[in-house]
Amino acid sequence: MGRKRTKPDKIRLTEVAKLAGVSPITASRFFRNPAALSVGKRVRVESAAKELGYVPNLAARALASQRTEVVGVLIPSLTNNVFSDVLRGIYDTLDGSRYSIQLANTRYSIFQEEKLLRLFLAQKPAGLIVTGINQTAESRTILESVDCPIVQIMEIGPAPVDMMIGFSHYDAARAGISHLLEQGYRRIGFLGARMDPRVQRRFEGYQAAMNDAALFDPRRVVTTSTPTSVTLGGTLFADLVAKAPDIEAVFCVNDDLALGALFECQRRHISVPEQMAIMGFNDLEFMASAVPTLTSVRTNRYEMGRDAATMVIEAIEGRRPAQPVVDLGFSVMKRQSSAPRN
Amino acid sequence: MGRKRTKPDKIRLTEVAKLAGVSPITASRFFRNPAALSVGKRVRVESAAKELGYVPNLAARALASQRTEVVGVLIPSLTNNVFSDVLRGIYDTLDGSRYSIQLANTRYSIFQEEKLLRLFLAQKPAGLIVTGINQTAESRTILESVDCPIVQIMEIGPAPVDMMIGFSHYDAARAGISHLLEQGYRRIGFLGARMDPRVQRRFEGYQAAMNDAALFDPRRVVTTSTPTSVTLGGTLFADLVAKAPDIEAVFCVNDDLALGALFECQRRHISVPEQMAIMGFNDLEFMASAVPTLTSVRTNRYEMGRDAATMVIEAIEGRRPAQPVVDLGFSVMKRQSSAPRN
DNA sequence: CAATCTGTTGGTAGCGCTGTCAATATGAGT
DNA sequence: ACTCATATTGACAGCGCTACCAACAGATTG
Repeated sequence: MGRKRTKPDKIRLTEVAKLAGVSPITASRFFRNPAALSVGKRVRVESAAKELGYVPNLAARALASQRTEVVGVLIPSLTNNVFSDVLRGIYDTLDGSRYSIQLANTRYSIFQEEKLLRLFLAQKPAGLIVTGINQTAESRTILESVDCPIVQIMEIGPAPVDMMIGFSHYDAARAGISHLLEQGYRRIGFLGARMDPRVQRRFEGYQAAMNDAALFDPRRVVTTSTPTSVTLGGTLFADLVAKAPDIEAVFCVNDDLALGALFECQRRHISVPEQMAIMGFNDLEFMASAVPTLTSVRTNRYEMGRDAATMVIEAIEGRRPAQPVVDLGFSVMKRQSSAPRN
Repeated sequence: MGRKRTKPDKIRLTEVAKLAGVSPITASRFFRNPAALSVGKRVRVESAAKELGYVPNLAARALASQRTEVVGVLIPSLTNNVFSDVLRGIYDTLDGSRYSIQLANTRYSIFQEEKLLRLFLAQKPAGLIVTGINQTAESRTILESVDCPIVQIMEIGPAPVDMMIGFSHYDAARAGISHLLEQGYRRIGFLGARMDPRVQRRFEGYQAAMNDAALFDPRRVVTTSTPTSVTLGGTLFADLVAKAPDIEAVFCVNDDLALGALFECQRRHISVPEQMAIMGFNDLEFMASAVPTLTSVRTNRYEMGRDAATMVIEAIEGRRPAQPVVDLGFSVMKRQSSAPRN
């Protein structure tokens, strides 16, 4: 025969129901939808649960109801400040709700992403937040077959799987370059690290803006697949200056690189912005604090996380957003490091 | 009567077993402990599972086996770089294992921590990683009653709940101050933000070292409960200089503050280290890259996460570590910003 | 007064998997 | 040939909860 019966000291819903003098199913309803109970029973179940210290068994709940209250979140990096801001937005929103978060880290690999997506499937998530729009064909198929709301974050593009919230990295980079051009800079270099799809699109924005002004020159582009860091910013800047000594300004695909470039300028006694303008991307907190203050393209990362989480919750609960694709935009934060060229 | 029968197109273990020509329980064993099967059945089940695209139902597994393969992780902040390094260590280790991670964010609140701990209970985690040694009495009781391995990270102290990995913030700060004293600095200020328990202990280390040298002066201490930032470093430094204009060196409880202090010095044309020595804490990547390079107390954050994860896994699988409390130490990274005082 | 409706409650069965133990097959030892 | 140990497999029941439907009370309606 089967296993031994449950130890009698374990607190199950049955125990709560017994103490409250109701049927188990009524006790169950207290947790799912208290409004459906009469006031008397509601109070009785509540106090019984408290008295016994009842803790619901989530596995049983998930098995019986065929769904969970877990929102899966897939991001490419835990180290990058950009994602920690997004995550904070997600956690701040979801922590106040009934949903919990399952976070996984793709390490910028779409294959890792595919693997993790499969893993999520086994959990029957209530919703999914995934980074970016470059999934493998296989991942895309999985996402389309999953029966839950999905929000793609960080960028927007054609053909959302479901919902989407982000901004155009192409336009943002382009706007940054336009600013530098307006300030009078012409020989503008490009510093790129990691070169993930979004950075790639920032490069395209840079290239387009420079081409439009008939100023694009590939010798002024320095990129690497290495993960970004402040130190790397210094190294790349040194490479750039070596390749193109006549450079007047540098657009960095993120703020760490920009800070590294600033330090390298200080090391070489190149004055910023007199001899070299610097522009970053994301507008991390320190940019406004550096000396000189550093120009950057601000992205709304916290808001992205917050709104993505709100969108999933709403969609889970049946309230589809009027607008499934949300453009959060960006803004060029003009600071000392891109002062008008004399 | 009960609900409708399962749709026949759903792939359950039963379907796999049927296709493989074995009993469901044998198919189950294939996933739990393939070595227990004969080679023939093993191959048959494996190919059947692949053919049908079987995805196990984790909720059912958890309910039947009364355990999960989830490791709960409680950290106080997602934004702080310090924790992202620790997290990376944890994810790198656990991603390669059968265990998955449930991450929750206490926002530096021990009451939030208590709440989240209760939430974790409902999941019957296989292991737990919690930050620090300052839990509420209630949390402590919960932790002690939970039937799974627990690792406390970030610091070490007396009376571990189970296992512990970290270092002494007191000793680390003390060692930092000793270095400044050795370099000839006497009027050493203290900049502190957030003032969580670990920062508090760094302050105590500072105070003790200064007292030992008969140099402690409360006017040289500036702290705030505000969360840390680079900008805040500048503000606090300005406060410090206002309170104690004769200051020669400043110990910052983290690297963001140190960077902010450096920027503030640049703004005021105070040369570092000639007129002002600066020291940070944690040794984030940018410290070695700043101009001048910034002295800091290096902490082994990635290793802490990695080893904590390893310890939980080992303990879950019955191999208790020989040493339940691990001191990862620290090292003072001596750089330009604390050059010997002339 | 019967018919209908709404609000509240309970009975039953089953979600998909695995722990326990029994059954059977296989090989070794006497 | 027989016993005993070991490897492999299966039957059974049940993990704790909830979906589905039925039932019933009381209110409302014609």
